[in-house]
Amino acid sequence: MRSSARTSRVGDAYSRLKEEIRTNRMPPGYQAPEPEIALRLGMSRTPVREALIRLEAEGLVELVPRRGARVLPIRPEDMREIYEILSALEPEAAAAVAARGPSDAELLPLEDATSDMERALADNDLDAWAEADDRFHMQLLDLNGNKRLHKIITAVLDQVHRARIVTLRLRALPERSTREHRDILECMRRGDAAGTRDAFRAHRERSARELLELLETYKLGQL
Amino acid sequence: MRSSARTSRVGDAYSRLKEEIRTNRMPPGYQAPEPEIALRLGMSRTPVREALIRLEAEGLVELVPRRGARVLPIRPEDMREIYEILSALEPEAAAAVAARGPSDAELLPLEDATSDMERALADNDLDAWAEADDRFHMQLLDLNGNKRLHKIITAVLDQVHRARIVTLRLRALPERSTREHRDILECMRRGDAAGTRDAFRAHRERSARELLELLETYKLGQL
DNA sequence: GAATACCACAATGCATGCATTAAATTATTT
DNA sequence: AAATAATTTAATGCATGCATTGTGGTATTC
Repeated sequence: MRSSARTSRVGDAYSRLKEEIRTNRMPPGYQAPEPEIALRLGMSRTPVREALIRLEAEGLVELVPRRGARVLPIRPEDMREIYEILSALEPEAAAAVAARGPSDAELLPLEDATSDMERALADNDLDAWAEADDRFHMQLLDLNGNKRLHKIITAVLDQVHRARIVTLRLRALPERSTREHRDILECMRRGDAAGTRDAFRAHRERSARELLELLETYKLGQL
Repeated sequence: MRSSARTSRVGDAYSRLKEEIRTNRMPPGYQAPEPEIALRLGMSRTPVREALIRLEAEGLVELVPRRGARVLPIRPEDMREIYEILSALEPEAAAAVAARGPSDAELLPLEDATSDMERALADNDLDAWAEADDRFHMQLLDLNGNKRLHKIITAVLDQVHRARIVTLRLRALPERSTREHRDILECMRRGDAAGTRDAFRAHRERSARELLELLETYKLGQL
């Protein structure tokens, strides 16, 4: 599903819209009728409509009958739901990888992502940090190999991405988070499935708490 | 997403096709071009296409460029993926419900489903048993309340449903499975989150093993 | 001025048309 | 007969047309 059919108009509309939503260029709450989007993308309504249906299925937009497509807001309630799912799935996914005793070569992408996070933190480069963080979680899904799990988690992580763009600069440097990634990686290298699971779960539960606090503190409820 | 807009053609096409797939009247591997489906449903290609896109997003069909829509097969590999997801999500969902100490009134639908399973088993009525089993899992999702989780799990359970239609009569009576549901329910009633989680996980892991064995034994690989 | 009724506008839901192009079929060559 | 080439067929991807219907704005009434 990753940036599909660049050649077809539907695929093009899909990936362009998705990217605009993911990066908050089309922010939560943004709303536009089909003809307007079609005009902007330089195509007819048909492919736009089909792309919007896909995006709706992924939970990124809502198609309101006479008002057009609306980019879904990110309410604390939504984030609670999302983190509940992540907290259940990611630790298991990581534990499964750990359990089969991955080679260092396999773990290299995770190692790279982790050290990139550490470096970005030292450089105070939050964007690089966020990119490396995303990469860590994605690489883990690749290692795990479960395609359906991959699809579910990426969809959910897209949502987290949107929220984080806003919150990333509202809080202290993510030192703890970076350390936790290192911990998880070491557990996996050791082949310690239970440890991996626990470490990952702790990581997710803490980040959920932090995010929710930020959303409340800054009243980003209606985001 | 449950049987949406019965009034619109897309909604109609969606729910009709979905039901045919779920019940294997359109069996795994079944393939048909859009015009044919449109003819059968008595509408133009447009709403059919939109419905198919939704079904594709849910992982029920695949849209092959010049060949039409194909109902996805159920390979053992797919079932492994699916049960991995279920084993991670459902136990947590149930544990969350248990943790908040649900009232008997809340648990009533689960109690009903469970006793219906027990009764159906005694009556040797496999269809009633399967229906009650489905109901148990659905009611649990309602109790849990996480809408995203609900959507994810129902989509996955639809797949399991398709496989079970085939395997239900290939094995001994599901006595063990019925007992496990009772166990899970009792843990929840007791407010025992950890026990609920463990019991549910054991249930899912056992059913995964059984299903996979059946698929192998009967060479239902290409189903 | 507020409330109601009317009207014009516009977005959607669906049908239809059409160019493109893959697949299938037939014809041709060796 | 096998392999290749030519032709036909048909499905898709997209654009467009149109009836329906909700919405906002304007006019009318009290």
